[in-house]
Amino acid sequence: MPRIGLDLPTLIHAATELADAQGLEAVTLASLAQKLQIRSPSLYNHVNGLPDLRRQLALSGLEQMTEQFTCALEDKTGGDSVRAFSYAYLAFARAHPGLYEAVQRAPEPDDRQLQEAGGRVVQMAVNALEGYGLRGDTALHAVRGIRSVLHGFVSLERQGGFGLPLDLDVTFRLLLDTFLEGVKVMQTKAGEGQSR
Amino acid sequence: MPRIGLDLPTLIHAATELADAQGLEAVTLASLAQKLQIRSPSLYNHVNGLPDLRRQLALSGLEQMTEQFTCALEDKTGGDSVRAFSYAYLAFARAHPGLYEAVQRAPEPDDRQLQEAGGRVVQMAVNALEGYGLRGDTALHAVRGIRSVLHGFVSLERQGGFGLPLDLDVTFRLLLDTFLEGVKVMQTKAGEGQSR
DNA sequence: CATAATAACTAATGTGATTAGTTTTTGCAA
DNA sequence: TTGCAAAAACTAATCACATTAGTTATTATG
Repeated sequence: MPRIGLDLPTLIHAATELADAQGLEAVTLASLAQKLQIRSPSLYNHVNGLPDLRRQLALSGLEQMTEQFTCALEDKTGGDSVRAFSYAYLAFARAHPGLYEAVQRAPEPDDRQLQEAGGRVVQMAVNALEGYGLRGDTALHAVRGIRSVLHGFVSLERQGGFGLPLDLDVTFRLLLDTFLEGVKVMQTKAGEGQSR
Repeated sequence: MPRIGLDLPTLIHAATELADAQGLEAVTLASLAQKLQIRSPSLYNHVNGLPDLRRQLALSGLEQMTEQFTCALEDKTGGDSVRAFSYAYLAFARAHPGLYEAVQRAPEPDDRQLQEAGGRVVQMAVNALEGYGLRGDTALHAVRGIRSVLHGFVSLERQGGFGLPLDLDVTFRLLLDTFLEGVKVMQTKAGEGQSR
């Protein structure tokens, strides 16, 4: 009965590879165990079942996002920040489709740790938008906006939702520019009656 | 051995209710059979296994979208069209979260019928954007843009991605206005060197 | 009224998650 | 060094779900 010396990071790493290569669906205790050359019940020594494995994947994904984005935002100011953030977001989703998927499917509103990890990423988006001089609720709406834009694009791209043979990088750049132009205009208009 | 008289539409209807109420994950042959008061193998008389059931759900979802959007676009012209389309999109996703999910997870690039049904919906978005006088590739990028915006918002809203107690309808309106303002500006700028 | 198609069924198999209980290694303290 | 406790792996067993094969009864149609 040889002992592998498996630990949680190794396990998550293997699961990440599976997810990124074959989609989150393909990450089962059975497939992961096979990849790690152990029997699936042995995984319970490291992880509390499949839901917990997915949760760990989501956490790991959020941490990696934070790290990547922090790196990408170094030395960026003003309008550069949003673009740097956005391209880093796109790059992450492309490099880690499975991990990105894991992050999306972890809504558990009562999971403190997960909420905080997600909050850190959102906060980076908030900061990145600061150069636009938005205030109060407008700023919050804008963050929701950029999140929608980024997630929407990334998500449609990943699932092959864009059929046409038209350069996706161009679409992304235009989309981002369009949204940011709109933000500028809207900001100018601000102060009128936009409640309810 | 009583015969229920089940048919495909009834079956899809029941599956839709399950999906909308408990999420697409909850639609299993077992749960559907239970809801319909039959044994799960009996479902194979109407549907070719779980993948086929999901496919039928996606098709049904796309048809309903087409119908709803057609209805919403009646009598709309110019700039009104995009907004009408967008609000109809939002309304559908809110009313049928499970069906919306089913539509998203049906990428099969070799499924002609599914591609066509999806194409019809995309075509409606193309038409809705026509009032903006976009030409050629720019128009295609714009359609990808509005799709990203709509899907991104709807998707984040559905999974509770927006934590704050800030009115989601307002966010949606602002997001849409912002993007469309951006489109106007970008359209004005068009004609310069934006290839690659 | 007879029969063919159909819609339901039961039985059985396979895969994956999970639990219980066992064995062996390993780390640490006497 | 020896011995023990915790941990990491295991086997065996159960449960849920999907799927297939083969059976039976109903319905529709000639």
